[in-house]
Amino acid sequence: MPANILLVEDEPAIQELIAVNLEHAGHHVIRAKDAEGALGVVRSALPDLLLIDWMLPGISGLALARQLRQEERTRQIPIILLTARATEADKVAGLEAGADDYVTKPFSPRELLARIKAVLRRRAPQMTDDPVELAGLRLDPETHRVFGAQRALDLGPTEFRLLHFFMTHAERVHSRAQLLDQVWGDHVFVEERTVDVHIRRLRKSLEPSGHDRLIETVRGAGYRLTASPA
Amino acid sequence: MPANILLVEDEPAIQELIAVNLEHAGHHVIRAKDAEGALGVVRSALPDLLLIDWMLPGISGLALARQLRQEERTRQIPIILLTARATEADKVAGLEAGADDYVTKPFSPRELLARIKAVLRRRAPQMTDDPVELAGLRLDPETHRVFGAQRALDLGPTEFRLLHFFMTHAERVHSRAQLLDQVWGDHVFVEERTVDVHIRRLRKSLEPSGHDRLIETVRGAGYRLTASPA
DNA sequence: ATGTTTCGTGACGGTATTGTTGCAGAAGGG
DNA sequence: CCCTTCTGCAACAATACCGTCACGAAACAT
Repeated sequence: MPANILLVEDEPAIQELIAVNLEHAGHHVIRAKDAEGALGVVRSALPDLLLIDWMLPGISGLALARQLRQEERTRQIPIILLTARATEADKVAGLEAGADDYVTKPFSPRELLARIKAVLRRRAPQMTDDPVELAGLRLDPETHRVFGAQRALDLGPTEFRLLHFFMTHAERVHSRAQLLDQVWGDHVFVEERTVDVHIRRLRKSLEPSGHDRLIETVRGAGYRLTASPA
Repeated sequence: MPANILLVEDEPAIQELIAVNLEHAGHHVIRAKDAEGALGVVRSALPDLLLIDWMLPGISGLALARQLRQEERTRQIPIILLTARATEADKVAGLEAGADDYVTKPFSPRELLARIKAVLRRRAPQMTDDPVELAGLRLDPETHRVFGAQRALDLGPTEFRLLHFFMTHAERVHSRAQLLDQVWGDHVFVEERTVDVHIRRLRKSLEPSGHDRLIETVRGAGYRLTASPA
């Protein structure tokens, strides 16, 4: 996947070296030797990726990245910082400025190309803030969190719904019939004992997380989730 | 926390005994001697909790509970049943009728007050829609809607996540690589063409809902969801 | 028009998830 | 203490879902 790459590097030798490597890999390289030049290029043609040296005469690469991140047109463009020293503080500063990745000098061409490829793959467009509606169903960014929770706890769909129901109806005893209605659905034909098995599976899935003994069984009645097990 | 309690008990001596105890604890007690009387009281003023004797002349306490559960206004009100003998069958019947707890006669005033306090406390989370926390994960009633949406549209997990991503990133073209990162996960190893198949499946699942042509393909680039198909 | 790339789509095997069943153990009732 | 009922649990079969591939259609470049 060839891409238009804007390379911002003040040292001619290094600039040439990098540019040749990138072009050899099929990319198209636009060159700039300082922040002002880079901004000029960006104004006329938006590149697919920005490769910015940290140390630049005048405006630093870091400041350039920060500035590009504040403009609407350039906000989406991935940025890779080239830096000689990559201390933890530098990494944090780079990320805070909006960079997507950093490459520490000296670096092999292979590594640089790998980073470029990764960044181009990874970057996701900014999420729309407004909730979207479809078929009378409103979906907002919070939804991601839900599925995140499910995967984080490594629960099957039914187990997760079961747990969620217990958490939103804690401290109460629910009969198997009630659980089937609420978790499975009102109109499903399932054996009541099936609930037992899923309770078992949920308990087992919850053990490694240290949340043991959360769900207690009430003989003859059903199950209950207690926040503070006696 | 003082509460308005409706006591339904036909035997005057027991009724008085209980009422005095409750009032001594700070509660306000309304009395009824049968189901008809109780329903009359409920119509005029909704109590915070119902204390119903199982054995009542005419309509039984169990039938009364069941009836109260079917009416929208009284559905949320906690019910405690007073019963002489609590066999397994009785417990099940009580739960199915919608009772929140049982107190078996004879009982100590302390026990009754404890149960009342517990029931009032348990009911709170459900009514206030409070989010619950577990393992650092916050789950709120929103979650139900999400899974509801998934089941309403009859989508598989991946299809739903794919659709959700498109909806929250509408009007933008997403490459297959980006979709893999965002919908599947950053570190999964799957063929890019797999996206095609899931797009296909999602489209097919969306057809019956009349939401056709939602996802358009951009040749050489990827896919895009357009709110207003041309 | 022709060749090349890209996409749609059906089919297939692999894996995960689900619902059911049977049996052993636990809990209560008498 | 014995007997009945209920629950824990493992194994099983059915199903749903997923990723991959192959082939044809469509779009594009020359």
